[in-house]
Amino acid sequence: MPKIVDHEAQRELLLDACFRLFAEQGYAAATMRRIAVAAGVSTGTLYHYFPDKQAILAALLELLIRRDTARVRHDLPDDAPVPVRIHALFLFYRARAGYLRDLLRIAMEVHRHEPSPESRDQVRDGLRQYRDAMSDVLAVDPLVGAMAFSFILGSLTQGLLDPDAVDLGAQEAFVQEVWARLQAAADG
Amino acid sequence: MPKIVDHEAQRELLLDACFRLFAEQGYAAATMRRIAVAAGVSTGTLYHYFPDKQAILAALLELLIRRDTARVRHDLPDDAPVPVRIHALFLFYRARAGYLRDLLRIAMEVHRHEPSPESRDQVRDGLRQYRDAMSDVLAVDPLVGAMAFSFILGSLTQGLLDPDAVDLGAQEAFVQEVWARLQAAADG
Amino acid sequence: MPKIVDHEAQRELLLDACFRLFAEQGYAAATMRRIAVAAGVSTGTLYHYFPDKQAILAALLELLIRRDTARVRHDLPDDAPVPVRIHALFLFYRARAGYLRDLLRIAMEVHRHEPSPESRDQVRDGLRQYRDAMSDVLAVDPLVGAMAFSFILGSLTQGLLDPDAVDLGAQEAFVQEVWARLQAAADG
Amino acid sequence: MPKIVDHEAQRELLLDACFRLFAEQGYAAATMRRIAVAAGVSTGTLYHYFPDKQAILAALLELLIRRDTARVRHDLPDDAPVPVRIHALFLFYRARAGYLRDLLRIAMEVHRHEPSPESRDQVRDGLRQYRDAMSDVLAVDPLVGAMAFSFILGSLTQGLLDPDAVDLGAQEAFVQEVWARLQAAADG
DNA sequence: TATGAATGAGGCTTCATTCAT
DNA sequence: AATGAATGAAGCCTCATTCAT
Repeated sequence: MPKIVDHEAQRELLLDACFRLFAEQGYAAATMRRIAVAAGVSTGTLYHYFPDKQAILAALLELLIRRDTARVRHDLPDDAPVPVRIHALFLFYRARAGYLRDLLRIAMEVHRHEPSPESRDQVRDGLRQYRDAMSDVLAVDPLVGAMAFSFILGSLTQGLLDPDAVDLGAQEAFVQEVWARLQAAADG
Repeated sequence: MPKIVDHEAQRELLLDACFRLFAEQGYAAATMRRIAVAAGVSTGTLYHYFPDKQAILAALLELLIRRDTARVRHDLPDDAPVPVRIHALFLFYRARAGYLRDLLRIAMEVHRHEPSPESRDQVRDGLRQYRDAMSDVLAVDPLVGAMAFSFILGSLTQGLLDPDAVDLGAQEAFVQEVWARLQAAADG
Repeated sequence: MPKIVDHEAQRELLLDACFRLFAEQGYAAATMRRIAVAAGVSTGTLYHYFPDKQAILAALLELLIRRDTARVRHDLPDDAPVPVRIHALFLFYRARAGYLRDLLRIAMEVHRHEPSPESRDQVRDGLRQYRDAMSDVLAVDPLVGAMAFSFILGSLTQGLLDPDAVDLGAQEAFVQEVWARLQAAADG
Repeated sequence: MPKIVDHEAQRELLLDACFRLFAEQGYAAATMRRIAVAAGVSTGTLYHYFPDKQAILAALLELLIRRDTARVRHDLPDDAPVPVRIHALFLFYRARAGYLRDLLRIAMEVHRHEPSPESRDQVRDGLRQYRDAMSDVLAVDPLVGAMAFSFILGSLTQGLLDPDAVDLGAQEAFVQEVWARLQAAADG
């Protein structure tokens, strides 16, 4: 007489607890016991839902990427004047900076600790999806998209290592001004 | 009279071996035993030179930062037309991209695994020294310096997670062209 | 449903094995591996029941003190002529001399090796409970109780370091005679 | 051209440093490195004077026992009325209580950690010398001497484990009174 | 399904001792 | 005689994983 549980829903609940834990303490520091405690289950139960620790990570990344890419394209306007799009991008970024930093941190850690090709491919593909979404939203060619993405990524990294270093408001103003000047020059 | 060993020089030799190991496998995966093997000594000897594993890391970061900041300012021209400086910066970056990625990777990992305030402060201070050196070399104000630094940092991060994503040649061409256009607009 | 184990009972079984080992080889010589072997479990299991080695010691002392103080008051008569009580005390002591020596030895070692205030307080409190029990049994004031206790303690110590030195039969005879003479003098 | 050093004198200097260290931290906690630092020499030098750590302990015990037994008989009167002798004994004890506790502590630790027959015999013989000296000073038969010695030993032990428990002044008063009463009864 | 007891390899660290200088 | 660098076995503890219930 198995207890009736929605297996998928339970997996997502466990993964949410994992994300909070990984974000706070890192994947390496999150022992199976700690995960179990954080999720309110026993260690044995974790192994009912995931074959091992690495699988938790893979499932978590998959879940996050699936959720995020849907949201990115939904939240960002895909046709509008460029300054509006730039503003939307910065808005999106500022609203999620904390989450995005956590995500980047986890991605970096995975790349380190789980050097299986599958894990690395998963991280790389997730990264590309973000990058492509950004290129689409900005409606720029891949080179500029990659550069803008580098800038965002570096901004997250810098904010991670030196929390006071990044002033997004000033940065947006600067970008907008460069754009305006380039437009003026092209038009003039 | 004691066995003749230059304590400082020996420390640096050990740290060099550590850097290679950390870069390859990560700090967490570098066990004291592996470090000892890589350095060609016994584990006990490591503890003759460093009180614990964390101290090795701290000493390594200090050594690298000391070496690097001296080199950055030495290698990059501090008075020259802007396009020349931009080119010099990209040259510097391209020549050391592998090393810089390793360094960033270690810095991120430290930030995760050694959440002692000292470790974090050390990473943050090292980051700032790089950023300041870059601002000086480009002779730009701190805001633009921070943005350029974010771009470099993100480029490294992206190259780390997705090795084929970054084409530094094309990126330099793009930056040079933006600069040229802005100059033309300002002059015109 | 979990594997059925009575956590408390299992702890006591482990502690009993520890006492035997500590008594034989000393606390310092009792490595976690040896303890595990003696108890018939793995080292990991020890850490399932106790957070660290010191905690094993603390739990052991607590268990012994709890058991003993109950037994002391139970085994010794609390109203009877003084010579009877003296005899009962010596009987109690002789029957348990080996155990008491082991206990004292462990207590001394703890005091040395675990100089945390908690450990020392625990030892001191255990000592006081024994002393108070003895004062009660002999029905003497605290000063005489402390002196009698010192005598017993020293007898144990001497027996520990020089096993042939102590003849409890002769000692009891001597004490009884002193008591008789003092009584006779007081009555006469 | 060996440096001119009085080998014996240097040994004693080293042993004095050892005693201080053993008394403070215990024999087990006194690593060869710590001993070397406390004595102001290198670890290598220790091995010039003693073949190994255990030999240090043996030499220390031997030195202390040699010094002490000379001193005990010298400081205590060997003919005088009994109350005077009792008083002298308590004086002696009170003046050296700290030292005697340290000594006892070390003796107990040796007995535990160095269960070689030689070490144990050495401790036992030292103990006997103290006991015999006490019997002589009190001019009592061996049984009473052993009991008095047990009392002193237990008093030291109790003072070690529970520093506030022992009031030597009150104890001496009590002993003197018991003696006086016994005398009165015998004389009357 | 769910629990948590049990495992044992492996991590960091300590330390008595040896030996080149 | 003296130094301190070097060794490596062994200590305590952690943790992913398995399995009886």
